[in-house]
Amino acid sequence: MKLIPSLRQLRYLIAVVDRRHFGQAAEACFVSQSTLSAAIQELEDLLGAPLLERTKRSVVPTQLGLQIADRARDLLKGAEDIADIAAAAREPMSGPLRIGMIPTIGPFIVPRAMPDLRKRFPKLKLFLREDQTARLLTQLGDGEIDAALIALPYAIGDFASAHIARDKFWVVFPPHHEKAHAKRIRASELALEELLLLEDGHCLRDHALAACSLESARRNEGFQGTSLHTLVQMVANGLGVTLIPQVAMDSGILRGLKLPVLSLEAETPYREIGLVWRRASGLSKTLTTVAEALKANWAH
Amino acid sequence: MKLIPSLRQLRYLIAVVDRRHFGQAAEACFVSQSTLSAAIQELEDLLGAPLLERTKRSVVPTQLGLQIADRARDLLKGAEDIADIAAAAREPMSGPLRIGMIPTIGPFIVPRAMPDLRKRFPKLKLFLREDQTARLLTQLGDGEIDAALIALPYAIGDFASAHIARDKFWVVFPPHHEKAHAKRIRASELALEELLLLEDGHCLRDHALAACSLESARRNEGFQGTSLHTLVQMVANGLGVTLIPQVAMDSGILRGLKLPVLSLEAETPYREIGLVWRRASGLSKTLTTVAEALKANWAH
DNA sequence: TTGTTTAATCGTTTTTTTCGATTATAAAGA
DNA sequence: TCTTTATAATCGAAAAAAACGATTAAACAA
Repeated sequence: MKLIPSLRQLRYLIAVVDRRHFGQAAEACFVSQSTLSAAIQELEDLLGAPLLERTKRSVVPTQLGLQIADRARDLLKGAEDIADIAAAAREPMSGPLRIGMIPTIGPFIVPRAMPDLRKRFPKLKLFLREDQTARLLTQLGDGEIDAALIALPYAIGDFASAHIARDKFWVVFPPHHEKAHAKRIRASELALEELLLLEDGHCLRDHALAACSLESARRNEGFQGTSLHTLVQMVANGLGVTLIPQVAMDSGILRGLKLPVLSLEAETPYREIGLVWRRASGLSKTLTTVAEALKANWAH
Repeated sequence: MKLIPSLRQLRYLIAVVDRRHFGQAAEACFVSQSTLSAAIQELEDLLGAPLLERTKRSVVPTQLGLQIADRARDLLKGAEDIADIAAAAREPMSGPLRIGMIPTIGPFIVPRAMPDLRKRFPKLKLFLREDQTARLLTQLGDGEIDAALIALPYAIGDFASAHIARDKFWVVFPPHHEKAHAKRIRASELALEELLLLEDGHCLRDHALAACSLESARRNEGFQGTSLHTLVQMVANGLGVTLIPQVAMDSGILRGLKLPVLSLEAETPYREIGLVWRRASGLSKTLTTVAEALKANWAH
């Protein structure tokens, strides 16, 4: 029978590769330095090749060591997934669930959906965080979060996903804007110069530009907002027009402001909202249910 | 820190799920029945849920048990891959390599390429087997073979692949056939009634039909060959015409037979030959090199 | 009823894992 | 140069985990 490394050995290897230090790695693994040292040597013996280059002063992983640590991370994740699956089967809709959301969705949907989620799944401990799509997907891949609520289309790679809602764009004008009293407005009528958008990195920026069939080429255009609330304030001050998604409108982002609003006419005047997670996640069942709950809570 | 199952426990679980019998599973794992029994219980305790339903007389995996065993298989494979990577790094192009091939390639390319492979990579122990594409891919997924040499297009799923060669089709006629003396022949001129093909399941059959833009609908057409050699014999006996791939021609499949041969004119008068393997395989480097060697040995 | 098959259980032995203390070595500081 | 500090390897002992063989308990078959 084939001799294979143990998860214990691999866990220790990862710790050293991450920290480049036996002592600290040992501490992180809650074992003594000698234990860890021995285990790594054991692993090197088993594999018949050096994984770490040690000079008395420092540790550097070999090419092979890095490569193997990478795979080992996947293995550990897989083992944790198994534990998750069992936990979920034992008691679905319970335990900690870490969900990342993009800033153009999170603040608007959370207050609306949370009460219902808490009521229906009281044992679910939701940990929420906000970040941009690209970083959320990295965190998802790394296992730092269990799922991400993002806007599509986006190249999400090999994740599983559930569709939540279609989120329409509205055009918000400053008071007394010339076009504000039309019945409707076509994307092509929006002058690029006066269109205020979020700063680079926010997917809403790209989706809005796509809806208007515009290239994101020109960068240094005067102002970029850092949040939808900022954008709205800028519009209220007459600096230009902007696109606001339905979900933000529903949450009363314009409350107190008398700003004219028009439906956007374009080929794709909306973005899709979806929940994504690792295919192998073990929490798939839970996440599917959460996605359904979010969907049910989407409409006002 | 999160408690995770050990590979040892998972290996035992898989053995029981596969055999539905503790005693036999223990034997397969080279441990005593009590050891295995204890390990499974340990695992169930850890996961907090039953994985097997035991009545005194029989063992049946629970839904959860099956699900977890499936994942566990992937984990074990991953651990073996790590060992493979290390072995390959220690000494690339060495050790056992199990390659499956389809019967319309294997017998023709092996005698031609083997001498060179043996000479260039003397430490590589090649284990070859022949089977049809669908089964080879199953075996590949199960880890029973390390790579498969097959003909494309074929829905190979999520495997890595390397292109080896384009394998042209030739039309082989019986002696004195009316069309045998044309300069060339179009696919549309081949009467379906007289076209002899391999029996169902061989991908060459489908590729040949595709080359002729024909549906494989009609099944019970008189004769189907069980190998290219059989087909050629049938043609020699005047039963019809057939398509033979270049690789078989190069190996002298028509040797001794005075059969007229014409180049096939069609939109895609060839199939592609490729080597496929599991993305995560650990032998990727070795296999890429083997693929290159096969490519170099393809031309006569 | 009796015998057989099968998995669980128990006490013991063996192996693996871990620990703490010590050593050896390189780098930094006096 | 000599000393101090930081670091990983090494060693022997202790603890924990894994494996074993024998036995038991239950289900089924004869």
